[in-house]
Amino acid sequence: MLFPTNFIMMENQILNILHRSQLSITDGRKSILRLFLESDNALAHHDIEARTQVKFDRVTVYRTLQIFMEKGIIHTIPTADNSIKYALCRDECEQGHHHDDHVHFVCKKCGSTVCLEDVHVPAVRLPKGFKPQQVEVVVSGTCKECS
Amino acid sequence: MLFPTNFIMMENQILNILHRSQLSITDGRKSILRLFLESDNALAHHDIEARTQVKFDRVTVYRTLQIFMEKGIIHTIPTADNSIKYALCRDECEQGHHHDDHVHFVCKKCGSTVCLEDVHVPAVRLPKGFKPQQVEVVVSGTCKECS
DNA sequence: CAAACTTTTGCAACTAAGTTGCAAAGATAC
DNA sequence: GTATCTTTGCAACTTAGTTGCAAAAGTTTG
Repeated sequence: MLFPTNFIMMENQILNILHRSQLSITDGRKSILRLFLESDNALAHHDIEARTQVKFDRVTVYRTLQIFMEKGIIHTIPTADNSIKYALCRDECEQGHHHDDHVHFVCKKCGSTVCLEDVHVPAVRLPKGFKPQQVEVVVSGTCKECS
Repeated sequence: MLFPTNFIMMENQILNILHRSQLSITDGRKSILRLFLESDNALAHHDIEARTQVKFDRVTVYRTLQIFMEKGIIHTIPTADNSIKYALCRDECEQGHHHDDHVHFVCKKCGSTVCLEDVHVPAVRLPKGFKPQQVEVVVSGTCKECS
């Protein structure tokens, strides 16, 4: 359980993030954002639906994730099994396009997905004619806890 | 249109692949495999359903893709928009686990996805405790034709 | 090449995922 | 506190993916 001071700090952080993204403050947005701030792992849509204290409609969760994406609050992590996960952007991402140049790790045992913020994506040399805009690196294996 | 000799060569190749994978020869498998051999790009499930001359049931396409995966005939390419694409394995992949250590490219203009067989995935240094088994690199941008 | 056997296919029915329009409820501004 | 604008939940829908089963293929054997 969080100490009162930590709790208040997180609530302030939530309001800050929503405010600077010019989003109105609603229970749904606060709850979902809190979930991301409390979790080390990336979250799938159904994680979010399942873990919020108050139940929100699926549509609300979809729309909230969508607008968080647009505002650069979260980013997606593609995984090999076709399940998209979402994670907080640590650095400020500009509206629309992100600078998540870090590597993602998916644990094959426990299924957790994390951002390795300190591991930057390596440079990739492409054949002539291909113009890269974004490089996604997803490493899968066993994580710290599972090995 | 293909010349007769090329056509015969491809039909032989199809039979070879199916035979060495110990799969029985059926119209569905031949058609889907032909589609992969004829195409430079990776194919999504609905591409396959749409492009086969004879229409096959969705279930048949799912099951064919699944068994081709198991036999190491094709591999999946994860993309950021949650749409899995499938592409032929060039080198022989052993049953179950693949050696597709090449980079994939997704064009944001035309949507085509290709294997860059000659671009190998770079080594990634992970923090202590993480044990990598597989590294997926997906580069998106504009492809040869679109730039 | 035909009977016996095995595998694959298509259908039906189902669950899960994702989208859209709209009226009601909630948030913000004045 | 009221007016205005935004967000939410509901209903209804489309698309994606799965499972069981009988019919139709493919394969094997004599």
